[in-house]
Amino acid sequence: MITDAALDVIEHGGYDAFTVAKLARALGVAPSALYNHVSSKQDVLLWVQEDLMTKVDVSGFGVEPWAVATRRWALSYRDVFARHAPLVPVIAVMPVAGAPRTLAVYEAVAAGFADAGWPIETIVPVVVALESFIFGSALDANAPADIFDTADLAGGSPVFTAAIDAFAGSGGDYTPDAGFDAGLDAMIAGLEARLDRLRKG
Amino acid sequence: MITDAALDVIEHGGYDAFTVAKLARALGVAPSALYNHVSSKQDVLLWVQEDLMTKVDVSGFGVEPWAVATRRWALSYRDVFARHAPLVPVIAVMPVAGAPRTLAVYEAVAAGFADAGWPIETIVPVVVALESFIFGSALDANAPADIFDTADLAGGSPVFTAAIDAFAGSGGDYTPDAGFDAGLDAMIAGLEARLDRLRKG
DNA sequence: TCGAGAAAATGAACGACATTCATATGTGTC
DNA sequence: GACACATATGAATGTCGTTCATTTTCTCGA
Repeated sequence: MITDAALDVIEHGGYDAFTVAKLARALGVAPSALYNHVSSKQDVLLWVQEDLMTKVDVSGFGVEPWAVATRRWALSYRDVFARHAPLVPVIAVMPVAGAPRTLAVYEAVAAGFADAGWPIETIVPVVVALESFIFGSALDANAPADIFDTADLAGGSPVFTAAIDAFAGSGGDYTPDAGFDAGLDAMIAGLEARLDRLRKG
Repeated sequence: MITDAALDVIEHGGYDAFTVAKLARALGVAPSALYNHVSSKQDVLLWVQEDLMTKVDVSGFGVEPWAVATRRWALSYRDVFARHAPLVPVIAVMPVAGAPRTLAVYEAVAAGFADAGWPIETIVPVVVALESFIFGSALDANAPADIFDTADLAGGSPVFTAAIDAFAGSGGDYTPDAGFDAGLDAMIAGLEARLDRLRKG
């Protein structure tokens, strides 16, 4: 209920608009009344984050090959939090205790990894690595299209400027998706090579 | 000058303590006087970010093999911003125009990549991919040691809980470094495989 | 049906914060 | 000596999250 109203406010005006006063108004209530149900604004943000976790797609694990399931998970994970970038720094350091839906996602992922042959003690660091990449990419997805305009400093950075031009020329404007795709391909390829070695060793 | 004072305040009390009033006091000046030199607090944060960029190690590019130089760059990049996590969401979307030191880092990196044989149009997405991973890892580095305590929900997540235990058992407490190392190894391995293919094709 | 007690709502107030503004003070130049 | 300019200042503003004493509403057992 409160979580739904919070999501409404956020979707309507972004995180800048997500203020206690606005949330209260969306609920038809005075701001102070909120504190009978919530101990802080931060609390509400955690509820929102938990809610978003249900939109992360773990359906591939256990049914598709590891690389396919992992790619699907990573794509949906990034898409969800690219639209909620201000939550990323919160999630990245949030304990899973008291976050059952987040934990459920981790369980599905861990089970999928174990099924695929990852030794149990390797799962946590590998998942953390993928998550770090996903979080960083979710932030990057909000970069403006002109983030790499070198402008008047172009003369001092010939190679980089050429790289920007070549990239833009080959595919139009800058879109962060190219970076995400390149990174996801590389990381999954690197991890799969390691998994192959582990299976044989 | 202002930048130095800002870094002092931040290093002393963290980003919560970095307030206009504190910054002014550190400079021996009234808060309002600051606005004769600065157009907003955000401005100062950008200066700080620029300053931090000089601590990123690009010395390997052009002299060491690509993988070695890239690893050194990534390690120092993450270390710098792990201690300045609140800046990460700012950097991730900050245009390089007007940030000469940031641009200088990009130039060194791009030149190193080009030297190593990366086709010019592939450089931007690959650098973005690595950066995304680095930013995410910098955030993750600030996670509390008990972030993966499943606590009373352990029964519902047997595989993940086992993975946590196995990981903790094999190396003591949770440290984000394991995730960073795993991801960096995988990504560099994946990228190097692609580079080999590009060189031959 | 009544009344006690819990739960929920309210407006006023607080303290922290970034920022603005009218005003003052100093500094160097013609 | 006067003028322009940069810089400093305290008071004031508006926004925000949060607290609190008080009142209203709801629930439920006698």
